[in-house]
Amino acid sequence: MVSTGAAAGAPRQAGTTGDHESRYTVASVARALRLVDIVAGGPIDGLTVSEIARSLGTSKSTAYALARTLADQGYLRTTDPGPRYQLGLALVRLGDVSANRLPLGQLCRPVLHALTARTGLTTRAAVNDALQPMFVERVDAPGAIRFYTPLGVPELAHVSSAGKAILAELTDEQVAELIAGTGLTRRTPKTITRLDELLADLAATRRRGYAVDDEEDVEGVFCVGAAFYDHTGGCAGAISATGIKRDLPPRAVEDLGQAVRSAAAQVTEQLRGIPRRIIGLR
Amino acid sequence: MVSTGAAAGAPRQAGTTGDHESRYTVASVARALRLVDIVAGGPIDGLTVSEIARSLGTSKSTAYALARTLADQGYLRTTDPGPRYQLGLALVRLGDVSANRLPLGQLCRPVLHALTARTGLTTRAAVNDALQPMFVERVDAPGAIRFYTPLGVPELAHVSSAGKAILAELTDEQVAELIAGTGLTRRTPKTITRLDELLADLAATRRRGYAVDDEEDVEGVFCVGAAFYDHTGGCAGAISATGIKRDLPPRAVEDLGQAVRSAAAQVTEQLRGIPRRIIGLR
DNA sequence: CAGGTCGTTCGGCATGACCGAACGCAGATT
DNA sequence: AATCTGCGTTCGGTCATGCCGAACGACCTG
Repeated sequence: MVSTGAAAGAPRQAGTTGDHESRYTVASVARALRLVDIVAGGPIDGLTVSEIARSLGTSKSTAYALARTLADQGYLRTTDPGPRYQLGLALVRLGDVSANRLPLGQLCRPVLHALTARTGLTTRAAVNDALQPMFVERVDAPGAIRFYTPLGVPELAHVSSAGKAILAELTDEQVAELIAGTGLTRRTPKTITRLDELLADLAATRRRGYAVDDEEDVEGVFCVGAAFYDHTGGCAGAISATGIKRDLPPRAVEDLGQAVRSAAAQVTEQLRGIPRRIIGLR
Repeated sequence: MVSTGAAAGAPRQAGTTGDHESRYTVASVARALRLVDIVAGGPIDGLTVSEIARSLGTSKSTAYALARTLADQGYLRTTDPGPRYQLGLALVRLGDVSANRLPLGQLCRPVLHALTARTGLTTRAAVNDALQPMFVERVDAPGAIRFYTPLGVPELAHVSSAGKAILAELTDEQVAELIAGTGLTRRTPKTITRLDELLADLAATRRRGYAVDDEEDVEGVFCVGAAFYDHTGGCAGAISATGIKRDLPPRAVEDLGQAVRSAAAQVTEQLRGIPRRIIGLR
């Protein structure tokens, strides 16, 4: 019996989440982690308790207690004047440890460094996570201008060079089946949104040995990627190099492709003998 | 190695933590975050539920529920065959976001890249966190061999070049007072453990304009650091370059010191006008 | 085939996580 | 000046819920 007579049948019902994730999990912990995500998605200078409470759908007091707990452990930090909650340094530490424990990250880093030194571009390594590229390592270009390329977030497969390099390992039928489930969302005017075009592009990728993203994800940004393989012969991930299209002479694309391809080949070579289960994600 | 089943029969009393941190925090969330720390400190291939329960001091069922909740949100991941819990990719993502939101990190990265390119050494930037250097950004040396230098963990001030560069900003009296509270713990035979020696070293640091750590933290490792300053004139942090001592010709120390010093000066220059509160840590 | 461990599931109880209300305080607005 | 709205924080009370212990099947070891 909901004794709160004045609540007027609030649809909220905080306690009884009723989500599909139900038993053998701890609701308050899940709420706290969602709070971290909300702060991570919020503005750079942090969120106030009231804003957090609104986003989280809880009372202010609950949001306050959760934020305090997270701040005590360093997951959040509070700003000096008005108490706004930002991401804390514990996350820097844990993310660094976590990235360094991925065998793929350790292994790719020297290769990426060399590729960046050779091409002057930002380079990244992605693992093949259920046919989606998930970037786990990055080496920034030396120049001053750089676009932010976050780690740990899955990319769309059909707009990134790493994703297309991975998709090129599948048969046309497998690609069609996959796309039937996910669709081909448009990101720029040049994004490939028709299946036959995608298949043609993947065929070209197989011929060349590297994939190209020509302003298909972000306008003005050019990207070249190549897959690497583990000891089973399966595609474990991909390496890509990204740059501003204007800075890239068209003639250099083939050279760049070969450079990325040989970098991926180096990773493949080192991957021989490492069992697959600690490479992949599950 | 921790397999000591007999946990000294501590009277557990799980619920009533009784810690000084008591009210207005959520105990189960604090437990969950401690669980993440335990996994982060554990072996690279993860921990089992039973091991977690022992380290956490809770029952297996509680540890199970907490671990499941964390795994559902990506903070942990489970391995294929035996369910062992490792750090998850959500931490890579959050750590990357967190590091990139530190204005100091963004600002230092190009400088560190240039310094690494010029010296061939691993370079790092630390913020001045209550007179302890806390490294928030790192650029690895291009070479294959590299020692792991974690981010987000506070360093001892008197053994690291960044720490000594920060301490050199204080008066002798302030240093003495600080050391009286923390002590001078020995890390190697060359660690400075007497106050008068430390003060002499700091005086030399002020003369030179850069600090030197000559195998005082780790044997065989050499380190040079210099402080940078924000618009208030206060010391906001330090930059350091680290390498294997054997690879470094003794004559080059002065050149290296000047390179690090000029890199720190670049950061200082860019820091003018940025308010202090978003630079410092609290 | 015992004996030990593992991960997972379940019942039940008391605790603690949550909410609503209230307070002091700023900064706008009247 | 006075009012008002929003903020962060504190507190009382209560019902959900997080926790534990026990139990079960599976796996490995002796």
